[in-house]
Amino acid sequence: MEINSLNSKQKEAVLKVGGPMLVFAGAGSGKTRVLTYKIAYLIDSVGLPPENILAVTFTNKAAQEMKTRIHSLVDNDLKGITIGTFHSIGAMILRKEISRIGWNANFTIYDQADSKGLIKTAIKDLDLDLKMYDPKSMQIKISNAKNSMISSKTMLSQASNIMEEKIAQIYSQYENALKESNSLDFDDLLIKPIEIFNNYLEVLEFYQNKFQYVLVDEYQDTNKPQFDFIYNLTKNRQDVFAVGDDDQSIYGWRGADISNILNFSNSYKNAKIVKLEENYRSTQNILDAAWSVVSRNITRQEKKLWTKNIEGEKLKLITAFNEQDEANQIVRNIVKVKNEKSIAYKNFLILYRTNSQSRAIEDCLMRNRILYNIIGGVKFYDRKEVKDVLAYIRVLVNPNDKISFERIINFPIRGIGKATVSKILNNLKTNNIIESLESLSHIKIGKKQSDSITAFIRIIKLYSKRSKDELPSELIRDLLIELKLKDYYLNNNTQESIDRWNNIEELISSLVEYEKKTATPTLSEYLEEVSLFTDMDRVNDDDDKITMMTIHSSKGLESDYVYIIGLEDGLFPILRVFEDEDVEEERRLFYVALTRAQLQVILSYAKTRRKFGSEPIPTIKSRFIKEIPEELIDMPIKKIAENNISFKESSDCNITINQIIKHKIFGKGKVLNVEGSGATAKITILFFNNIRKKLIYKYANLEIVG
DNA sequence: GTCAGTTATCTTTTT
DNA sequence: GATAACTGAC
Repeated sequence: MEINSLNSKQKEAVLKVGGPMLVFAGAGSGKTRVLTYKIAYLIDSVGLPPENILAVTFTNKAAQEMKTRIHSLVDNDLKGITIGTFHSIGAMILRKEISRIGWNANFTIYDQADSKGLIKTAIKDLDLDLKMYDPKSMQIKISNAKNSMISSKTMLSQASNIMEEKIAQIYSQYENALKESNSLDFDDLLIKPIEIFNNYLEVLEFYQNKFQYVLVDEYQDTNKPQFDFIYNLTKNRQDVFAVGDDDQSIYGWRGADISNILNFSNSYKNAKIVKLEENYRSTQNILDAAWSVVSRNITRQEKKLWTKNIEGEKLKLITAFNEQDEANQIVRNIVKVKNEKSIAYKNFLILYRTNSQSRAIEDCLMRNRILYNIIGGVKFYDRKEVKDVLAYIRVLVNPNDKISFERIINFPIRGIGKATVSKILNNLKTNNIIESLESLSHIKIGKKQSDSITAFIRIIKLYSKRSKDELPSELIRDLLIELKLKDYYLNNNTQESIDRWNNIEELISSLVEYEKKTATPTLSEYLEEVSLFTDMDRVNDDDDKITMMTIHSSKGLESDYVYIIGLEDGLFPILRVFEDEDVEEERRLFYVALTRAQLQVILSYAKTRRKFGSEPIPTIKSRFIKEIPEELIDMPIKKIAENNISFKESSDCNITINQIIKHKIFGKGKVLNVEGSGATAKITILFFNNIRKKLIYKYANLEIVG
């Protein structure tokens, strides 16, 4: 480890041992380097045993990278060090401790879709209307409550109207259902460890002693439970080292609390604060653009990145007619730059606000036979056929898992419909579904159904027993043969069903991969890995492919040429209608996108865009483009003066922002912006049907209603 | 009661 | 353009 290769600020962060420390690490300022050197220093020079170190990251990939990099720095053995995501560390602790609060160690981790399904059943069980209490918004409400560490009990006692009361009941019902299924959702992985810490002092002390030095990456994105988790572990020793950048806080919608980083010294008195402001990644032009954007935010810690790098090329702005044209122009530009500079495709990164934007680009790249890699979107483990097979594994591991049971009881089709399923699930003797269904005599169902269920239960019992001493991949292979899944897919003989079968085979390969790297592989551990695996972990620099992903996924990455597409008001920034528009977070997101680039940023927007398959809808150029000084942007076509229509200065525009108006055709909507004044004022309206229009006052004939 | 084909509804962002 | 919800045929 060559300490002197660090700059003075980085060195300061690495060498100060003991006591709370917060490092504001701007984009490209060598954050990972500081973290890895710090850990290496703690082990090699301070002599702290690796098993007493906890390092927390947000993605498995970041954790993996950190491990590899520390490994190359350290002389000592790293064995025993704990590096992982908040969720995986939570799960690890819970596998050991959760029996204290009434779950079994073999609990299933439900993903968002599973949890939504469970919430839906909860709503139905309470005889509530699914339209009034729509599962998706209920899920958000419940998750927000959990992230604020509000229990269903507290929520119920604080309810001030019927609606809130019902939501609390749904929350409570959902919690019961999770417990019955011996399952946890993502939020629980953070909350339950804290619950155990609070109620079992000896457990807390054990982990306080184990994790004597705690290091946290991306501290700006921690939410309340994550803060509590870290705080609980470190409150005695105060040996906490947090690294983050408030300008890159982009998970507010997930409960991330930016005040955790901004008020660090309130929680940890005498905290030492270091700012890393030298950027090693980007050109001066890119940094200037990024600065002019992010400095408009009010709630931020004062700091400014600087670099010794060259000024570099100006940013580029591409204006397109529609999303296909946007894709075409971007792909053409990539090919041009690639040829001019003789560089590889892997030096290009395309970023967008929403996953659905990838489609147009994907089509264009495919037509041009250019290799690409999409991160995110429909994830591999979210595919229906993959989830089906995983559901079998889940039921084998956890026979209480209701959601998974419902998924497979009639897959492949064995003549057991909805009606029968709800009959048997409502008559369970215990929470162990498989055991309960060994005898069906007390349930009134047809002979055909009853025989079919018995055969199904026999299979599950047999494989569950075999799983105790057989290699997981071989067991699952046998199971698939038993279920005749291959025939099920391949007899269909459509490309789609062949693809589906291939995905299942890929799943088996991933199971084999897992077995290869594990001493004592179990289905249960494999499931946990799969549940907490993200698409980000698939990023691979070895292939020469163009990479595309959402800006959220791109945090921590860098690329020579970065394309930020779909810069249209309403898409980026995305604007919520009835809540306060959190443009600051959107702006930080734009900042994250800009600072991924090493050599050049290319921005683009389309003048019209389709929503799903609809008619093209006219768009408005993103306000963010105007936040970058014109002299930093190289515009290929000079702006063409718009034709001025002659008009009479008749009526005066009396419309103001935030008013609710009514339009003959579009109906009611909220005024987002008013440009100019008098009869020609341009009024931007977001109609309640989510259509956004910019109308000229004198033609629009608007009625003010609120 | 089951199932295939048809129709409504939806898109931020992710562990 | 994809998935869940709904409907009519067995």
